[in-house]
Amino acid sequence: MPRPREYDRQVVLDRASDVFSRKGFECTSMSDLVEATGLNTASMYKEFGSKDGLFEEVLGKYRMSHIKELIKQMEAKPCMASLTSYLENLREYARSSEFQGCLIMNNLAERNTASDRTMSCVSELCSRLEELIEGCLIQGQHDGEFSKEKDAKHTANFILCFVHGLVLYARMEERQRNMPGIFDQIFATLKN
Amino acid sequence: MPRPREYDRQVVLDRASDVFSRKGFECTSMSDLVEATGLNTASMYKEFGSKDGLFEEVLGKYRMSHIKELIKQMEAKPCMASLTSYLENLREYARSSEFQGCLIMNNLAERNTASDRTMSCVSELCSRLEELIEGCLIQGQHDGEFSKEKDAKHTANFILCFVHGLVLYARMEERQRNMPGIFDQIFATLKN
DNA sequence: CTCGTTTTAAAATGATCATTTTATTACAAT
DNA sequence: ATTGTAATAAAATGATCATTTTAAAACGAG
Repeated sequence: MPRPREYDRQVVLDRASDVFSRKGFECTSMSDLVEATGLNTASMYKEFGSKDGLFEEVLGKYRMSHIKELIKQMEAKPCMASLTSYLENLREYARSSEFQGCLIMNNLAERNTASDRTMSCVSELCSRLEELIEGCLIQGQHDGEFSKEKDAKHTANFILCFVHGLVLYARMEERQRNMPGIFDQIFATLKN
Repeated sequence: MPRPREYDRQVVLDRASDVFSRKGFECTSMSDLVEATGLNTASMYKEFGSKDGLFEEVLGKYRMSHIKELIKQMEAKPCMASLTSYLENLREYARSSEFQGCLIMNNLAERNTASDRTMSCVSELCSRLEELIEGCLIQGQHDGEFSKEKDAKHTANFILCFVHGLVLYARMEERQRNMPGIFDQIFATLKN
């Protein structure tokens, strides 16, 4: 009997995700979200409770969406090939003109984080990625594709740190051209 | 004949720098600055014009203050030893509990930057650092301390990217313990 | 048709913040 | 002491924003 809603929850989340990715949490106002999603303020609050709530949901559903497949691959088949293809894809993405980091990294970079919950969510995702990378390296050592002389844990820490760096590095003009050369270095550290 | 000011400009800049470093530009309110510096709002505006103006001045005078000496060393004597001691100091700093990035990197990480002027100031400083690093590497190649097989420019890009990464990486709990292992990796890439 | 429910549309609230203004105070030169 | 100048202190302004409220509109079930 109620009036049917005019919006599609998934579409709203998609569009909100776009805006948050592009502008970050703090710089995205509810007005921006209202404009981008098409639904009105009241419905926004009825549906998601608050700006924080909306962001948390976006973060939960769209975590690292553009590299989701690659993460899955590292999960399903931890090995050097999976890690390499993750990094290769990241290189292509970072080189593209529309690269503006991702929801996760940009949220980490902001000082004003949505909530403690989102912060620990970000932190967990990073830890998880770090573990996946380490898993790939350890398997690589078993397969004889990554030197046993090297410390898998330290190398994984290093790679994650490097991935964080990309976001800030690419934020400056003209830096995206340097991506191939930069990635050559990280690939070199993975060579025997 | 006027009433003498009760504040010391240098002290004010020092304290403002502290607050900005700790909280970032956006999260630092004029109230925070008034509280931290001890002088009042009106004097603040008379002296610096605006929050942006104050920040710009802080950025100009205190650029990378904690590593200023090391930057100078790389400038005065570009060589592998200078680069190494820069990185070693950065490692110790990043490992310390009070590490919260620096004014430059944190400003780069924020989406809400003070002004276009500060943004290009940050960008210039980073380019400058990158050039210094490259200079050290090139000298290292002349001195036979860094392989001529390697690309000095790419390596410098890589190191800067890595340095950016440190700021975000260390923003998560417990990560600072990993610094020694992480730096081992970067030192390894500098070995022949 | 009409009632109940829920969405919309739009204005209102209340908080925070940068910035300005007003009024007062302190000091030094006359 | 008086006066001029500039520094203070504190309240006011105006903007932006998240969030709430109020009122109008849409639709389905009875």
